[in-house]
Formats: sequence, structure tokens, C-alpha cells
Amino acid sequence: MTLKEKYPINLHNTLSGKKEQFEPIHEEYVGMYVCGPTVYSDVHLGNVRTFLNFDVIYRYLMYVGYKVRYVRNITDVGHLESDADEGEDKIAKKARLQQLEPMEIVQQYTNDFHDVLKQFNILPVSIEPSATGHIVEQIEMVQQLIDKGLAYEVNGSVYFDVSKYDKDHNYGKLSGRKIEELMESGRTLDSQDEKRNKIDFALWKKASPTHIMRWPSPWGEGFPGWHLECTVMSTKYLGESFDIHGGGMDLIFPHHECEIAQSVGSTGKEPVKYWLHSNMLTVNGQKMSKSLGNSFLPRELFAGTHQLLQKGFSPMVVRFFMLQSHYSSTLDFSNEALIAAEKGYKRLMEGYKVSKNLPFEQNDVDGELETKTKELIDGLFLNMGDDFNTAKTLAVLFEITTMMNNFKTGNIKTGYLTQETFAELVSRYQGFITEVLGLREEAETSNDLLNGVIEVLMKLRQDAKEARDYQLSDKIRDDLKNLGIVLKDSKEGTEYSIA
RNA sequence: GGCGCUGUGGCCGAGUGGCUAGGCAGAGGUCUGCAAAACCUUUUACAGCGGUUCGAAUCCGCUCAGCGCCUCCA
Repeated sequence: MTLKEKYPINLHNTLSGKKEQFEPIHEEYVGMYVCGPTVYSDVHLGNVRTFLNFDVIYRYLMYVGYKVRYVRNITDVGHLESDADEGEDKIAKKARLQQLEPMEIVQQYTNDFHDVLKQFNILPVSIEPSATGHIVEQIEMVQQLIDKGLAYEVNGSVYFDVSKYDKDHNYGKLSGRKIEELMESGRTLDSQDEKRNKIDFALWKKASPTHIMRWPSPWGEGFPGWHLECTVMSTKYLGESFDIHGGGMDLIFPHHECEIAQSVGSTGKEPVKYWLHSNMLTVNGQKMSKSLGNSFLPRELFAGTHQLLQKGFSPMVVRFFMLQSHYSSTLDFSNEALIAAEKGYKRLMEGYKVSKNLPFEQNDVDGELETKTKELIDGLFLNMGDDFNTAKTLAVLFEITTMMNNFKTGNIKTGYLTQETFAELVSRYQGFITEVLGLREEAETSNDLLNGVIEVLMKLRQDAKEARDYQLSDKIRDDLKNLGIVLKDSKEGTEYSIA
């Protein structure tokens, strides 16, 4: 029995509002699409949280044996600054302000995005398509929608006819909106006269004479609407129906609702089996966002230069911090919480290190411990399989950490377990920490010279202790501590760690 | 206004109709020359008011507080 058969995955589907057992459309293969960033400025920590959450989902699916094609787009055109039809293209605007080519802006922030993800140990995706690379396909889909009577052209722009679509399909089923209410609420803008209804959205926009980003189309020169790219690219690389579509909660409406309408409208098929949405990162209870001015940039966090932080925190500490909450809950970002997370992270990684150097020594098997250990191993899978509950998984990992420490001190002998169970415990413990949760040891110094110097100092301290010169031995210990090098004595000898 | 979510111990944060979440912090102990680390033990809880139930923090209703989406946002 394979892992994925032994431990079925249940996940919360936004579409049904319920937890459902995960069954991919094609056995063994999983197609997953996540809405990526609009690359017109630096990604902030809130953005990172979403990509981190889906990184763990991606990792776990692979860990239990699925072959996953993970597609995450780069939005490099069509995402407008304010109202869906009135604003300026975000990238075009930035390019204008900085007097650069739009593609220079795109490249700059795409590079930054990749750098940031790498620092957080977020795996690269299988395919990372961009909107401008799929203009042809987008034009094709617009044409299909026009042909089916679900879109109409006005003055070189094309809009999706939501009320017409809603006659045969349910527009609003993902977000729980009703079309009548949508018609009533919200703002009415003066120059919306091109659209038949205010809830219609742009599939293709005519480019004004000064607009730099423009492509020829059957309706004149223009550029694609924002919602279209995800539908087109997910269809192209994952098929008309695929397994998982993810993104931040704030994309449910209108973005994902529009995606469904475009897919169903053009292909007649339901595009996504499971919709997964990651909740927001908050600061003092409020959503972190650029417009509110409360967003943190990764580099401000690492360096500790943000005014709300007392010190810097490493990417792995932040990763650990985020994994302590469930992806579907809001998570509040604070100095105190990060300090606590930093200590917890260190404890876990110390346990990880301990686990790498534990010899198995045959002994009488303790049946109770053997059973409990197997339950802990199961617990890792059951918790991850329960809607990717990383918080509970971490709790189990901490229980195993205690065991590892007990093995090290000899409180519990490794041989109280069968060799088989012991080996599996160690391997799952390590696998969940590194492969599933994607935590890794911080770049410890691999500097042989420094290590050698510390060894010399530790020997000197040992000599001083034997000579009962505690003044000297404590001075060595304290001075090293001030440099961030902590000496740890135990019966087996002295070890050190570098903060 | 519409739709939806949240309210857990000093802090963060899981979870659930009856059985220890976990991390951080606090207390006591083991170890140590003293510490640190590690280990063991341990205190503090489910916003308020009603209801359902043998039993609710967990289900239902109301109240209060806060948040999200309905404009761009991961």
C-alpha cells in the first residue's frame, strides 16, 4: 500500500464549503494552479504567506507519492490600478513613473520574487507562465466567448456578459454572491457606459493612444483583462478540468468567480475540482496590504529595520512561525510572536540535529513505547492529511523532539523500540521537517578555520576547569556567548552552536 | 447595506460534544564548580447571556467586540 492510499487527504473546498476527501481526476497525477503575483512592486510578507502555504501543500502531495504539475503564473499585463475598467495598468504605470520599459519592471520584480521565495525555501514550480506570453491564446478564448454569445464588443473592448451567463449557470457560486445583489451594491462610475451591466468584466481592453503595452487583435490594438490569463494558462497546461486551484482569500471575488465563468462559458466544463484559499496575514488584526501601508518587506524583516521589530528574523524562523498556524486562519504578525517562534524553531532544529547522530542499540522492546511511537508516526500523516494542518503536525514533531532528546540523554534507550520502528521514526521525523515543511538549518558556519578556533578555546576552557580556574573558564564561556557562540556541556562532552 | 469569518490560559496558536494540542514565558526538580543546554514535573483557558444534551469551550439563538470581501490586493 502506498502512502497516499494509506493516508487519504481531506481538504476544505471553498466551492462546497466542506471538507472533502481528495481524489485526483487522474490517479497519481495532480494538477495544481496558484495565482501568482502581479510583478509591479516588491512582494511583501502577506504575499509570501500564500506561496508558502501552497509550497507545503505541493511538498506534501509529492511526499505521499503524487506526481504534481504545479503551475503558478506571473501577471505582467492587464492588472489595472483601481476599478477593473477605469484604472491604469499597474505595470504600465510603474514603467511610466520610472521611465523604464514595462518588461524591465516585470523582469526586475520577477527576479526579486524568485529571490525572496528561494530565501524562504519555497520550491520552484513546474511551469511559471506569464500573461504576455499567452496573448494569442487569450485572444482565442475571447473569440470563443463572443461566438457563444457570452461576450460582446464595444469600441474595441470586449466584456463578459455576466447576466447572460447567469441564466444557464450560477455566477457567484464560489463566493456566495447573488447577481441581483451585486447589481445593486457597489459604486457606480460615470464612464461605465461601455458595459451593459456594471458587473460585466473586461476580457479585452482597447489600448489608448499612449498605452505602451498593446497587441493587435480582431478588435483593434489592446491588451487582455486580468481574469483571463489564469483561465487560459491553467487550461493550456493543466487541461479544461484540473484538481486544485489556490490563491489568497481576497481573490475569491471577483477574480476566481470570473475564472469559473470564463471556463464554463468557453469549454462548458467545470474547471476546478478543489478550490483552496489561504487566509490573510494581519498586523494588529488588520490585513497586511500595500494600500494600508502596514506591509513588511522580506528584507526589512531579515534586517530588523522595520519600526515594529526589535530585531531581525531569519527566513526559516518566519517560515516556522507561519507553519504554526493553519493556512485557512488569519495569522497576526508581531514582534513577540516571532521571538517565541525563533526559540521554538531552534529547539526543533536541535532535535533534528540530535536525530542525525543516534545509534541504534538493541535492547528489550517496550511494547507501550513501540505502540505510542507508531501512533506518532501516523499522527504526522493524519494531521497533514487533515486539510494540511501544519500546526498539529508541528505539535507531533515536538513530541518526537522530546523523544529524540531522551534518546540522546539515555533516558530512553533506542532499543526500547524495534530497529524497524526506530528507523522509521527517525526518517519520518527528518522527512517531515525538511521535505514536507521545508525547514532547513540556518546557514551554520561551515568555516573550518572558525570551527578549529572554537575547538581550541573549548580545550583551553576544559583545561582551566580541571585546574579549577573557574574565572578563566567562565570568561571563555561568557565571551563566546557574547559573540553568539553558545557552549553546551553534557556528560558526553561539550558542544557548541552559533546563533 | 449584502455575504462571510473570528473571539481559546501571561503571549502566539491548534482543536474538539465527555479523554494532555504544541511553541514561548512562569514555577519546582535532575544534571553542573556555577550556569547554559538537555531531561522530568507543573500553574493559568475556551468573549457574555440563554437554550439543546446525561454532559458543551465544542451544537443552536441572542448580545458585545474585531476582521475580511463586495474597488486593486496573496
